[in-house]
Order: sequence, then C-alpha cells, then structure tokens
Amino acid sequence: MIEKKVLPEEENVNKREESKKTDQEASRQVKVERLSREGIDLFPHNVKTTHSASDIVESFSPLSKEELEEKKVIVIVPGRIMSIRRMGRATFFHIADSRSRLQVYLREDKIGKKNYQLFSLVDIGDIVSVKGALFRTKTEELSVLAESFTFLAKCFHPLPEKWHGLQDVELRYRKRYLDLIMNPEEKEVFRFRSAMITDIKKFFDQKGYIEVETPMMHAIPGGALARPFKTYHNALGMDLYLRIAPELYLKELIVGGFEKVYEINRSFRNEGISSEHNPEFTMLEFYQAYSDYFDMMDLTEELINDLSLTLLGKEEITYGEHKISLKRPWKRIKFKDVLVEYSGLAPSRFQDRAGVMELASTLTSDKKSLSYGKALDVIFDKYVKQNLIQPTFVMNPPREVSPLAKASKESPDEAERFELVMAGMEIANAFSELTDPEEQKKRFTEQAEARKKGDEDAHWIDMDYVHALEYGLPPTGGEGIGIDRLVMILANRKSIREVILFPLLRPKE
RNA sequence: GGCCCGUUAGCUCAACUGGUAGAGCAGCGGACUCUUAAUCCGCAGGCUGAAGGUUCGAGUCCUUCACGGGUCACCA
Repeated sequence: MIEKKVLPEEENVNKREESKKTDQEASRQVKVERLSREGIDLFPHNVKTTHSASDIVESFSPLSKEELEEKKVIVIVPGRIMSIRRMGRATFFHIADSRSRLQVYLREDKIGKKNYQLFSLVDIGDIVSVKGALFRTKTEELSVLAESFTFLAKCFHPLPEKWHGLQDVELRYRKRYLDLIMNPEEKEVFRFRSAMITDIKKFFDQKGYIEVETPMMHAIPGGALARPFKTYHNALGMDLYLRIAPELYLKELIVGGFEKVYEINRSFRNEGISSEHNPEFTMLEFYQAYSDYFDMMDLTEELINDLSLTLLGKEEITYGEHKISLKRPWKRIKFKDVLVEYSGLAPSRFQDRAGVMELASTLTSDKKSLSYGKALDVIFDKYVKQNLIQPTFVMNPPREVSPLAKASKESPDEAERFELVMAGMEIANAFSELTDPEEQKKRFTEQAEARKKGDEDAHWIDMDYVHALEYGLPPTGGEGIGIDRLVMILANRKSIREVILFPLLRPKE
C-alpha cells in the first residue's frame, strides 16, 4: 500500500520534469540516445590533445596559406562548439577555449560518410576535440581541416543567442557559467581580477612582506564597525562570528615580531546589498611596523599606480563618464576641510555643533547613537563622498568613529587615519594604529557605551587584543583595501556584482 | 526597508488609447562541398513571473506576492 502510494508520486515528479523539457531539449535527448546506440561515449574519461585553440591562434596566425600548406601541421584541439554552418556535404563550425575561437572545416569526403552522419547529431554547445591539418580558407581564416572528431561532453540545453549573448542580468549572475560561455568580455574581467591579485602579492612580497592567513571565524568580531554573521560550533558549544575584518589578528602578528604582514581574503558583513556592497567581499589588509599613516599613503599610491601601469599600461583611466588620473602624488585633504570644500554646503553651517547635529539627524534614521563625530561622518557620506572622483586621501576623520586609530597629536578629536576615495567610492582605510593598551581599553569602553545606546555597529570589547597590546605593539601603519571595488575601478565596471563571480542572490522559488 | 522600473518562445526583443501574442537567432524537415550573424523553402515552439480582481473581452487596467535592476536609507 505504502509503495503504491509513493510510486505514483515519483512518477509525477518525473513526468513534471519531462514535461518541463523544451522541444529543443527533447531533440538533444533523442540525439544522445542515437549516439549511445552507436556505442559512442559522450563523456570520456580523458582526451589526448596537442594544442589549445588559443595556442593555435597564437602560434600559427603569422603563417601564410602557403607556409601552412607546406608545414602540414596536424593538431588535436578541444573546444566548445559555438556555431555550426552546415552546407550539405561540408560543414564549418567554430570551437572556443577560454580565450580564442578556431574554425573547423568538415568534409564528408575527408572524414567519411558514416562520421559525417554522426556529426549531424552534434549540437552547438557540445564539447569536442578535432584532429586535422591547419590551413587557411579562401577568406584567409586559420582553420582545421578535420580528419576526425571526438565527443568530450554533450550539452543538453540550447545556448543563448549567438549574436546578443546572454543579456538578462539576473540569469548572468545565477548561471555565471552561461555568462562566461557566451560573453567573452566578462571572462576578461575575471582574468584581470586574477592578474591584479597576483601583482599585489608580487608587490608586497618584493617589499619584504609575508602573506598570512588569520581566522575567518571569530569568537569576538572585531577590526571594523559593522554587523557580523553569526554561526555556531557544535563541539565547543559556542557562538562564532564570521570575521568582519582580519585587523586585530594581523596586529597581533606585528606584536609577535613579523614586521610586515598582509592578507588577501574574504570578510563578511551582515548588511545591505548594493552595487558597492556584497555580504562577502575581498579585502587586502597590510600592516607595517615602524611606520605611520603617511607611509601608508605613499605605499597606497605606489601600489595602485603600479597596478594600473602594469596591467593597463597607463596612469589615466576611464571610469564610466569620468577620467581618473592615477598620476602621483594624489590629493591629500583633511576631513574637516573636505567637508567645506566638497559638500556644497556653506562653511558657516559647520561652525556650530548644534547645527551640524541637526543637519545630520535629518540625514539618518539612526538618531539614537548620533554623536558629533558620527554626525560629521554622516554628512561626509551624504554630501562629499560622491564628489570625490579623483583619488583623494581624506585625512583625520573624527576620533570617535576611529576606535582603533591613534588620535592626532595636534587635534585630539581627530584620528591619524585616512580614507582613500576614488570614483565616489571608498577604496581604502588606514591608520597609525593605536598601540597604547590603556587608551585602547578606553576606546573599547566608549564603543561599548555607544552600543548600549543602540549603535549596533560599535566595536566590541576584545580584552585578548588589549592583552596583546600590553606586550608592546611598535608604531605601526595599517590599511585595508577593498579589492572588489579596486577591480571595479580598474576594469571600469559599475556594479560589484560584475567583478564577483558568484554574487549573493536570493534563491529563486 | 521606502520609492521607481522590469519579468512575453531556449535566447534577444516587438505587440498603439484593453480587441485573434509576433520577429530574429536557436530547433525540426528539405536543398546546398570555402561558410562565417551562411543562404533558400517549409514546420513546430507561449497558461505573457504567480495568485486574485475589474471587464463582453486583459500581455496591456487594479490588488497582493516572488525575483531582479535602479535609487534612497542602512553600511566604512
């Protein structure tokens, strides 16, 4: 009885799946069955190849028709079929690898009637390897004259349109593989990203830094002002938080005697999603003993300028409608001056504290925890940031919003800290690290009070970290750079989702 | 979370003030041995994101919901 009840349901499930199949998928299924009947392995374990399509394009493009004919280069080349042009007893098709497309010319008289018939069961999207000699067509296109072909994988679904590619943004993010198959320029973005990270590592390695890995799961989330993701460790029976920043651990390594450390890895913040925010994002953080935030400014200029020269071969880049010059030196301006200069607000408006507080309170819903320092920060975000297109070091923000930075000697309300803003986006954040344990404890206590008042982003008290400081942290400059945003700027992409392979989306259905 | 916009064939897009849902590519069948967005002839493909409502009649108007994009808020 039970089995009978279960079975029809299963059948229904299968039927539903089958009825979901489109006519095109059904037709591919029929081909699969016919090929299997012919004893053809559609998913072989391996394949021997001699070249990739890119290899061939790179190595043989300079050769003329005659040179190719004379050399008789036989290749075995794999690739995904991107287009097919059948013309009776001859067929042209293109195969693609990660960089290049290569044309294949297939003739019935060359590969035999039987094989030519089998090829009629090949679809766009299938992965094959082709063996044959290189030649040039009448129109001079470098091509393979096929002697044989082998299935490497069957594609069960039709590919998106060959001319327009995949346009639907949602589909592009949900099925990134389709985006990558269809839109080669998207592949370039991720190739660029990879090259950039390689160069960053080279840059720091050459300067004597060591790359380290610190925990991603923290008992106390620290190093930034942000809301964390919470998780739970069963065996230890404890709550853990995904890190919001690696900062505190990296400074503990400086205490431990590594003078220069960096880490490139994910941090996680449980906050809104936007074209500039993904809940998990990649941050570069680096710390250098015996330096301060001025040294960090120099280093930052050098790094980003280097990256642009190495990867793009220029110092002037285009970002959307803006031209951005990365020529050194970059603008350095104090936080309080930038407010006056770029906010568009009358300087007099910053003269009385009450007026500033009032203005800020109209800009934010979070009024409970609004202090003077926070109020200035709110005004900066709302009125100033978007106007800073050229790279700008905004120096000495309020001390109150910088609980891990040294206070400025001359103006104790300010922090020895800067934010690097570019294209209206915050790219980096650095300070002369606060090294005095007593002062750090005081700052943490201030933060705890702010938290009590409802500031959910206030820093947690981390006595382990204070304890580490008690052993002596030398004067240290430290910085975090948002890698995703830096890729956005250098690769000219307007959304962070365009530079993260799998951005977070709500599951559909 | 607020507001605005979008969701139509596998893909890219049409469909006027409510009146029979269409094209290109892809697919299927046929012709074609140098094509390249191949060409030519023919065919098939849709519960218009989901659920309600208004109407003689809804892809189109209204409500709710889902997902996405933009923007504001939040957020370094």
